[in-house]
Amino acid sequence: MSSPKPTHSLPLVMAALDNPHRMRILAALRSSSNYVSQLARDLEISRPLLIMHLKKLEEAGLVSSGLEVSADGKAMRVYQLEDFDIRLTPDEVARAAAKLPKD
Amino acid sequence: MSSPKPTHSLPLVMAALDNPHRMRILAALRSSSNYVSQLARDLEISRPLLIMHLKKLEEAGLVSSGLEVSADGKAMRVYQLEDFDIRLTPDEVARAAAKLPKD
DNA sequence: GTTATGTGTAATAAATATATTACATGTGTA
DNA sequence: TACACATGTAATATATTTATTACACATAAC
Repeated sequence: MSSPKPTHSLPLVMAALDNPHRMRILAALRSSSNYVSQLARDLEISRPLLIMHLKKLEEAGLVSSGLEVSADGKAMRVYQLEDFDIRLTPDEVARAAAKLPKD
Repeated sequence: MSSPKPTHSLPLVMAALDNPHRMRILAALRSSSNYVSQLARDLEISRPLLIMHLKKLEEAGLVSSGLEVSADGKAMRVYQLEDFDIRLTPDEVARAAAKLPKD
């Protein structure tokens, strides 16, 4: 049994979700974890581009990754979805806004 | 008694909230509605810039506006917060991703 | 050794988003 | 008339994000 982590940075999450590719990536990782090259083929985007997007998602804590070694000995970076449940309300936004750097 | 509208476009909301100014604008409008020039002074940003940000917030349905006439006869555009309560989960993101244009 | 697969990153180009400046209009008051 | 304060927008500059291309390295199979 897993539970969503409560410590997401709202600005990072907003930045992460503000992109159609990254929404599709999260959708794709729901069914199962996947490694970068395969995920790039599935989503039909280039691997460097996918890596850039995955980095943003990982920084926001929405996905995580680790190195695994395949049956035939190749190192593969596998990404998995981090469960999350974030509520967006005016109060939550205000709370996040208060934490922003002054200028 | 007011209730959050259920029909927010997730992409538009994400785009709207992905900016520190716009988070502060929402925070500021919580306590009370305000007209553009005053809000610009309160937040210490230029009026054209504020207008640009308000436009994005309005497109996302997070604020609304109307023209009011002040006591001394000046037309003022008053913005008010639209209440919202949006839940961000992998399933919700996937649901939004499925509605995105194919390419 | 060559081919196919995986990893990683750096340099660059293109597209968007952000921010400023300048100007236009209208109203009420000194 | 001139001033203060409100509206609106257009043109431009700057910054950031997105996307591509080109590398480098490693392992397994032919």
